[in-house]
Amino acid sequence: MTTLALDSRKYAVLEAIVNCYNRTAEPVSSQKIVRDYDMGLSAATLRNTMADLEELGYLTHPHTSAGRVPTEQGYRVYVDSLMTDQKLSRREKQFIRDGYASSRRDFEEIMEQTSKILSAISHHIGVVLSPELHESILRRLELISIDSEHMLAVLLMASGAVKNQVVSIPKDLSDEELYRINRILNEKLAGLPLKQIRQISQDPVKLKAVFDQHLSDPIATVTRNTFALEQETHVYIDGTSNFFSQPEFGEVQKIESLFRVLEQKEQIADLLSSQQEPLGIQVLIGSENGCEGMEMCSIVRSSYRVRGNQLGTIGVIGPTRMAYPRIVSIVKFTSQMISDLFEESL
Amino acid sequence: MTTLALDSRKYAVLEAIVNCYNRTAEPVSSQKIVRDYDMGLSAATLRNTMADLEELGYLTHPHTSAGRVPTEQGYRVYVDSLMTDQKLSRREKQFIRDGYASSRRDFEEIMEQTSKILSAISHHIGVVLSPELHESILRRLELISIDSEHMLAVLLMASGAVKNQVVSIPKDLSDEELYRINRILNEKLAGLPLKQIRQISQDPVKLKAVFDQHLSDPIATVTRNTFALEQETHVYIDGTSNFFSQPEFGEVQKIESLFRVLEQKEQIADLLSSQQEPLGIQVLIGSENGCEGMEMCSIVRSSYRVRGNQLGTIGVIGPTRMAYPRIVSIVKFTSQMISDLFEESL
DNA sequence: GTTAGCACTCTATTCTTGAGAGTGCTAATG
DNA sequence: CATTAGCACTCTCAAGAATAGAGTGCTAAC
Repeated sequence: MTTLALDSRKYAVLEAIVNCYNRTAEPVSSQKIVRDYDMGLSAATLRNTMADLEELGYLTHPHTSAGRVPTEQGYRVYVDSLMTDQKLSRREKQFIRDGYASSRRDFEEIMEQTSKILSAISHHIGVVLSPELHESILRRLELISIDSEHMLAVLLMASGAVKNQVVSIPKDLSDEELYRINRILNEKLAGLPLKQIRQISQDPVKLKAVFDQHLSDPIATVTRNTFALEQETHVYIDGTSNFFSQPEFGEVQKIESLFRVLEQKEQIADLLSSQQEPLGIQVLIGSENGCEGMEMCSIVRSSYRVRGNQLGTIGVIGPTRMAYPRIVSIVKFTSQMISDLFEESL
Repeated sequence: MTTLALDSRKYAVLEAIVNCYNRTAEPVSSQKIVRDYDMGLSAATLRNTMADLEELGYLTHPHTSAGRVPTEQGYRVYVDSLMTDQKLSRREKQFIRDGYASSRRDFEEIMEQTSKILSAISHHIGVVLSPELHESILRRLELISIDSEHMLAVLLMASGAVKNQVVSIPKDLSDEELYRINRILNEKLAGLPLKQIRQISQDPVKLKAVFDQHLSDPIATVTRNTFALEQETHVYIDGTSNFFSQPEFGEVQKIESLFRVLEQKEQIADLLSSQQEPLGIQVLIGSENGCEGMEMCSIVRSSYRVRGNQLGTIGVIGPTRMAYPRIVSIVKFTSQMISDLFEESL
């Protein structure tokens, strides 16, 4: 990597420019750096260094007589090796905790609240992806008959997540029979991860192995129908209108393309979960997210762990020019917070 | 009302202007009307009539040398007495039906799908308010123990709506006891509207009357806690980004104020339900909606009926300059459609 | 009552101009 | 030899001026 070619001055200048640009949203001139950062160098020298950095691809020029702006590559270096951890203040931590205090500890509310907290404290968009169900462990299953052909299956997960599902049932199934099936299913399947249950439900051999002498046609049918649910992660988004106060989104068409994407929940879900690393925080800068219409946005995301191996994702979407150290701390702290919440609530 | 003062020519001119303005989004000149509508009048005469209409408050002038634009009052007259029913085409009706075809008939999906359909066909914002729970009839109740202090209450409504709720329970309640309580509650409360159940649950006298010799401390507590749920209507919104293609929202600040409102789900819920007439369609023009930030928007809404007396609301939010006849037909047809769906699904 | 004609008003566009910001380069400096 | 002062050059941005065009309001004629 050419990164090695950077001497410490270049690093310092790049950092100063990123800092300054993030504050002002305006191209940074050599003068500005001389004034604001006491680097002991003249403007001319800085100009030379800046020209070097530009040639290396870390800065650009909107036009000849304008200051410099970091490129995505420049941000990459900044995020990877330049920026320093910025601890959240006590007030900020308290703000996050308070956000959860009022919630009823109910699964959906935690998700919703998290997206609100993230957006409120970051002043960007807060996004939360509910954990993927197929890793979830089934705690209990309740079958409620609706009419002669349908029942409601309520799946209570170990995480506290609840999934309701209308399911077709064999026509001549009495309520007592349904109740009996319900009991057997709980006995045999509770405690298993959904993924495994799904495999069982679709494989006659495994089905036989699990249910043994209890196995009957209705049981097989009910099991199959109940656990045939498609993978669906819920997406909670909040703070979209924060983008309006960003100067770089002053023109309608820029914000339009962004909002068109935000309305596609599935796309946002993909965005947050694609190439997700198992744990820890990750920063996608600008077009790295690979999503058309979001080239001007960066994403700071982190997975969170709900008891068991289930993973969900939270993230903040903001302009490429965002205060990375702060946002990273926020996302880090909040994801830890959720994991803790789930830990203690069970 | 001064409405009576309008002779048929004034009506015709007002209608022409509304029509024309809705198509072009540009102030309408006397020339334009002469060219596009064969009224057998000269531009000069039209100018006179337009001046009259302006004095009456139905038109305005952006500036001296511009054409006329309808005022809210002008739209009011148009909507109330001028516009003619516009039947949906067969294709449009089919489009709406197809939108529901894929859905699993599950309550939440119908709601969600409706907002999508409304926005897709109207090219504006589609909004759906789930029916108010307190009018809903409880079909069945299921209590699932979570831990020693909490249970999950699943309320299945006659409409197919399902409400999950984490509820505190008395500490030393055995699973068997909970099951027994569950059975008794279903026996005594199923079939009653939630509103009534809530009254019962909070009044010792009524409680005694309903449960008779079954009444015990745990039953009273569980009943109270389960039905103490706040009134919460879900809001489903889709198509917000359609506003970007409206020429009158070309400036960022106008669209910003709108989006800030749209993010407040409670406010949208109020907006759609305030002064709602029991049945039938209603049009709120411009600032009539009384919502700050939405002065440039009109709302076409209609309640829909889910078996029983529960009422929900659907609506379309668009710019004041919207194709009222078409949108009214869409909302009318769709609300009928939902009512039918619920009727047959049970 | 209707209409033709015309003066008047206001907007929107284009072009010009000048100021200001910032660079890149060159030559001088320690 | 790295650093810096100085200066010419480039480009943007804001303000002003000029022009074209659209549309009205009024008056006088039909």
